[in-house]
Amino acid sequence: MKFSKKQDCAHCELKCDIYSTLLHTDQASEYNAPVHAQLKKHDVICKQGTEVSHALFLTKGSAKLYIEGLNNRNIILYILKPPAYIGLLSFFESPRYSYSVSALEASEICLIELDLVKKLYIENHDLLLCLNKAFGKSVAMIMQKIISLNQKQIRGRIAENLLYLADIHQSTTFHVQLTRKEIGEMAAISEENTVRLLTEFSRENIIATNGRTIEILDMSLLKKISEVG
Amino acid sequence: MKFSKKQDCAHCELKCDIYSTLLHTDQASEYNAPVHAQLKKHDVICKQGTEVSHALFLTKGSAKLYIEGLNNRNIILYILKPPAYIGLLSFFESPRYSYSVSALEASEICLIELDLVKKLYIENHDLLLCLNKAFGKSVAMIMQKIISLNQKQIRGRIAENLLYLADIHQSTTFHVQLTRKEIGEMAAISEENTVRLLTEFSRENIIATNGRTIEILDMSLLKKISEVG
DNA sequence: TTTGAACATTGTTATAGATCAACTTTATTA
DNA sequence: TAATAAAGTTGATCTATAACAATGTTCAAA
Repeated sequence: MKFSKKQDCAHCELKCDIYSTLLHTDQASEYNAPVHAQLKKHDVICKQGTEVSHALFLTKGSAKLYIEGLNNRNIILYILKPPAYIGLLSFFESPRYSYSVSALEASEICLIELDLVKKLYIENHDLLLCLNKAFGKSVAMIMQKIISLNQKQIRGRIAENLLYLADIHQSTTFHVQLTRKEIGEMAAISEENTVRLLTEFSRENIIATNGRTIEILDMSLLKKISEVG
Repeated sequence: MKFSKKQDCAHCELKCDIYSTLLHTDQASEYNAPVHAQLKKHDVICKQGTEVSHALFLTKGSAKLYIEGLNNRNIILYILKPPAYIGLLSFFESPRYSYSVSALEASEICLIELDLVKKLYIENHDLLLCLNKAFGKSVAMIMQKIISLNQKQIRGRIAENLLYLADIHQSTTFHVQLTRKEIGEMAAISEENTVRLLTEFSRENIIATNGRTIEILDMSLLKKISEVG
């Protein structure tokens, strides 16, 4: 993780909620431009069990949010694409991260001192609601995930996650930064079975794969498989 | 769910954060005593998928928080004991509950209009931090649960949940309001295997059961079983 | 341009745990 | 208090999926 000097947010195209909030307060004067960091693939952005000190905001690239389980087995909860709050679920008064996040490709984040964010959201109604809205969404998604991991079988789980990937890429054809093992970790499936299922789906003309490029050929069938379990 | 007329919080022994906050604001004058409700066993307090309209606070009895999955199979995430915020994870701007809560015995809750709570926490630093602290704890717990459900096997999962039950009852001997099926739902195990494991643990003198009363005889062994998976 | 490491693939085997079935015990309620 | 429902228990069977094993492919980097 390479830190660059502080950059003025005025040049950032993302205009995150925190910056917008700053503009509308009288805090703007004492405003301190946040630190940016350049990340390489596989760089760990935040590590399960470590202290939460900054609000992290993903501005470029992509990252995976995962929990580190037993025997080095991870479960990927979701993929982050900018703009995204990285530490959202541990934002408020969780002293330590209960999950890890690492970069899937060359990425950029900006780090905002937690104290500043706290100050802001205590004073600002709208920022608080923005953060909490995002928060609520994450929780709903996690609940869904628990059900899926426990009550669907691997075929349904893989289908569900392929749909998810298509959704975040906004296209039925997409290139993933994920290895087969990581695709498996999204659905808590072994690497071997992940491969088997992908070839199975290919043979059934539901998808077509070419390395890490995946094309969904039969969306409605995939949805059906995902729903059935 | 039997609603009683509004009760003045001054008589409540719990003195929840919301009430304490009210006392310290100038809102106290326009304060509207919250509605109380008496619940029978099995009454549903909030239902997955329905709209969030009130902050719910458990003042008496106990309840289970669970997600309703596929084929009528539930997963119990945790047991609530007073004082507890019931709708916490859907407090902030989630329009709908992403889980359900129902009473395990005769219980009481009080219902506080969501608008009032929002007003309060926007104006009050401390209340916000209290709620968010509780929130953060829940999230950490859920992460733990995901790992446990996926990566431990049933013996470890049952052990973990017996420890959890002992913990919330603050005693190694405790009487649960849960059926064997529900104990299974805490660990995502079939009812049959739950029974089998409980008798197995009894035979091994790790626990002793008498109906719904459970005594933990060998705490450290149970912990070991829980940790190994 | 070879060499090794990471990634991907396919077949085989072993097993944890669900499901089915039958039966007993304990609560409800008419 | 009989009758019916709900909860608890035990054994036998079946299967989904992890784990193991072996081999193929890709791609840095020396």
